[in-house]
Amino acid sequence: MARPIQFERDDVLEKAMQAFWDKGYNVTSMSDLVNVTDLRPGSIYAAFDSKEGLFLATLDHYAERSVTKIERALTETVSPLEGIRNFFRKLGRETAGQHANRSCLLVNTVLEMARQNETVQKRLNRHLGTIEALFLHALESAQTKGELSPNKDPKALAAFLMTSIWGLRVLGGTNPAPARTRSVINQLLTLLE
Amino acid sequence: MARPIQFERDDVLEKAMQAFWDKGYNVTSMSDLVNVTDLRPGSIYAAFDSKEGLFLATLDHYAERSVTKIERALTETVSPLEGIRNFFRKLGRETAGQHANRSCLLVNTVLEMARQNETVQKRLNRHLGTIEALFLHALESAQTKGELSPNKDPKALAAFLMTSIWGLRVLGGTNPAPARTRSVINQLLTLLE
DNA sequence: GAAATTGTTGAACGATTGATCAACAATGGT
DNA sequence: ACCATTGTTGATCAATCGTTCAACAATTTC
Repeated sequence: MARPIQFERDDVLEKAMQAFWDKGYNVTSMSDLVNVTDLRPGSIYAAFDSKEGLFLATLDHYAERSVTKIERALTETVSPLEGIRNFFRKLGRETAGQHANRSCLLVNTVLEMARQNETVQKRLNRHLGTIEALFLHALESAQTKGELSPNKDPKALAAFLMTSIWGLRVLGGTNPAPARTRSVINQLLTLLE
Repeated sequence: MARPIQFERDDVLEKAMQAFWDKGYNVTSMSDLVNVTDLRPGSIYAAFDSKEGLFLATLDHYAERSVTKIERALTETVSPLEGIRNFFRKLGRETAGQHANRSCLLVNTVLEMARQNETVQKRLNRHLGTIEALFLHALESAQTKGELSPNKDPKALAAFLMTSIWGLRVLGGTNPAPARTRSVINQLLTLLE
């Protein structure tokens, strides 16, 4: 062995994530990252290879956090359908809250980088797929429990819900009135009935 | 009078638009813009003040194009509701086509810049509002003609459709299978029934 | 406690960024 | 024909970008 690493990896990832989330990949400079993480360039490069490497690690960190949050929202109630409604109501409140306007790091990245960076695109699709699977599972178990009509297609609905989340994230970027966000959510939730 | 301007403003805007659309605001450099427009920096700054000024002019140009396209799609048929379905089917085909993956300049910009640049945010909201008004008008006239149930709320539906467009644009960024896009569109269109 | 190994530091690298400007070109007015 | 005015050009600006690296620090092994 030799000199041990001095920083907490998760701590650094959390701080870098906030920076990327705030400003996007391109606008966040290494000097920004040095400031927020309190690491020197050399340490960052030793640990993450490059700015892109740090960003990919950050994406993973964000996805982990998100999956946990969504899983919790979906299983807070006994009813899977109510869980989904729960999730969207929370999302609506976030969109209107003080930290509004931040959209979602994954969605931001789809539009900012995915087209130009295959590595990022693949990583994103993996994470988004994981999240979609959570909704699919909830929809299927809703159907099993008889909450969701048997003639509905859970896969199609899961894809639709994902698209709706993305749309709501963009909506958040337009600084909408809370009532507007609620209205949109009410509309899309009627598809589950 | 003095020396006349040598370039076609619309031609320059179209070329700059393609550049910004391809790569986003931040990644598109002045040197990129000099290359695609075939103007020298001085001419660009004389005509548009700054990179941001050129971008704002580009947004206006894009919005103009979009409004025309959407207006045409919505009025291609006698039935306003069929016009809306028309629009979404076209959007679905674009998402899968060769120029797919480009999303929409306005949507890209919402997530890339709006939060950090109030001027851009306001301009965007104006353009998006114009587009939403087109859908609202189509929905209202559908209701007048009896195509849309009187107990539906055109304003709520218009907001929902806008959010759906945005979601579909993000979906496009994930390089989806055409069937997936079609499925999502079918789902969201059922809200008009 | 010396050697080997790995982490940390901060200055520095060349490249590129958005923007400026003096010199020059082209027009209309007189 | 000359002047006033405005457009164009291309070199150039300081600032910042992502990245590297030699010097130094901290740890384990023997």
